[in-house]
Amino acid sequence: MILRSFLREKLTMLLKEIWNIETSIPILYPDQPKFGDYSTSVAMSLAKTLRQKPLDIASTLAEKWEWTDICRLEVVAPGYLNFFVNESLLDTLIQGKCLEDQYGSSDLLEGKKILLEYVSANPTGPLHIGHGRWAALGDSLARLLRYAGAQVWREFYVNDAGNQIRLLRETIQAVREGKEIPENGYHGAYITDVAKQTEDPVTYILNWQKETLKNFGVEFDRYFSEKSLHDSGMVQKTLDFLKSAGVAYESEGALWLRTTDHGDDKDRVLVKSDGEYTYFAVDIAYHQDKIKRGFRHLYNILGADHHGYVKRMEAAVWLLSQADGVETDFRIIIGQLVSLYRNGEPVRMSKRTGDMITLEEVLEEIGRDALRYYMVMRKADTHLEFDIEEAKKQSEENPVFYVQYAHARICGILRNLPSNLPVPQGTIVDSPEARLLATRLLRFPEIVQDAATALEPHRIPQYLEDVASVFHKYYTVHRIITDDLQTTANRATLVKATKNVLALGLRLIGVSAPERM
RNA sequence: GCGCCUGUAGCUCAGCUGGAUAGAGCAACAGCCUUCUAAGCUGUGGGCCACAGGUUCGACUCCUGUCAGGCGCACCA
Repeated sequence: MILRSFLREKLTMLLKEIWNIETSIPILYPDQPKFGDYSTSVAMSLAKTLRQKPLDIASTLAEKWEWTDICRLEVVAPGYLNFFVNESLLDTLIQGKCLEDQYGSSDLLEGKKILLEYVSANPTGPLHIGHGRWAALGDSLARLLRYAGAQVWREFYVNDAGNQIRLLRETIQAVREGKEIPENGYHGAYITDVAKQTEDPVTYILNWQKETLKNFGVEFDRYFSEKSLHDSGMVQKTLDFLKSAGVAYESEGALWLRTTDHGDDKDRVLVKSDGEYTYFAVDIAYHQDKIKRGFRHLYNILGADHHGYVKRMEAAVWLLSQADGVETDFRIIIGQLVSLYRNGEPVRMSKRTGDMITLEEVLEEIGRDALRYYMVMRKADTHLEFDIEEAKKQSEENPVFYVQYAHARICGILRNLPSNLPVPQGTIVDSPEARLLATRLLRFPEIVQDAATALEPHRIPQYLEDVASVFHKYYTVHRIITDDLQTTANRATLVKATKNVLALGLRLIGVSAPERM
């Protein structure tokens, strides 16, 4: 049972029944225990439309509230409804739902087939820290969406065709022959290494990227080759389709797409006057392919350095959908850039300088858990300031260890548990601190749903820190293992539920939950 | 010049799609281990939520404008 949904459902019902109105009902987590475990301000927002005092509306709702076996309800001026979860229900949930392997999962997004595209770096150089962020975000998001019931297919679009690739090959060729690197060629230190390989440079670099991502715990269901779109004729097919749909037109020797029909500043070129396809055209073919494969929910994580591309792509997918007669849900998540520092000194991230720090290096230096945590702990659309030395220096007091420590601490307790414990019986939530912890644990499914629907993975670490904090406080005040076996068994259950939530939450962001630290 | 993102404690950032006295972690200071992991806990100080208007019973949250920073504005990818 997801309590918040239950409350919302019943309130919706009552509003319909009493006043015959429908409205969205905000359910909040009050910041003070005396205001309940959940609360709503719906009575205040309805005051105007119902022409009644908020307090009267709240009172009427309270009178009709018949689910006191779930929560009791208080009316507080100027019109809040505060819900207190019933103690025995808390006990039941803690030793039931909260201990389940799949606790927090739901069927909220049941039936949705989502294609999630992320990273999609050019195979012309090693991945940098920014890619690390999109990778961690994408992977976590995939886990979240799946946990919320969606079918998620993860793709990395490999730009293995076009100018950049040609330039890379020319660069490598030149280095191998001891010639000068061509203008606009690649100059990174890694070029020398790549040139030494007998393998094709593109294949080599792509495998290198795959290896890094694998070490980072980031997986894909498919690496989709851009070149394959050319080879199969998909690009041409898509262009013909757009032409026949009347949304592409020729002008000045080029083929254009009417992206201005859907919010873009100017129409965009699909085929250049020299006959070559633009990157845009091929990308449209890729998205047409996604649609043809039956996906209606297309989510892309894009680096902020490419956000200028968003409008035209949205227009393109819209035009495709119109022409295809299908409805698509196309969303672009902009991942802001990561500013990398070392001891306060900015570190260059450019692919061309050769003086960069790669994702691989950062990963080796600070470790997978810490890096993944740092990359998803902030909202995707805020710039991330990341100091390598600080992440290491703080490694004893930084958030990822704080959360992991709570988990390890619980494991320690569980190892010390007497073997002859009875089954939990009677009151489990036996103190204000226990109550605080228990009600936090009940939020887990709600947080997962919020994070999934808002496409905001950062809510998970945020929540986990909250849980860890509440647990640590509980731990310092109460002993779990006591002389009384029944009490021990009961408290151990609460602690196990906490461990379960921490472990599940950490898994959602791809961070390990260690048994010992 | 135009567009997108950001502006909250000294620093890094949350703030639950408009609600109750604005939060956390670092950093500073003062305390707490003969008892399950002190990588923890408790307390103190620190804020005109960039600024100015507006909408609202109610704004950090929504709208407009200004300022500051980041990133983009190709028949590149």
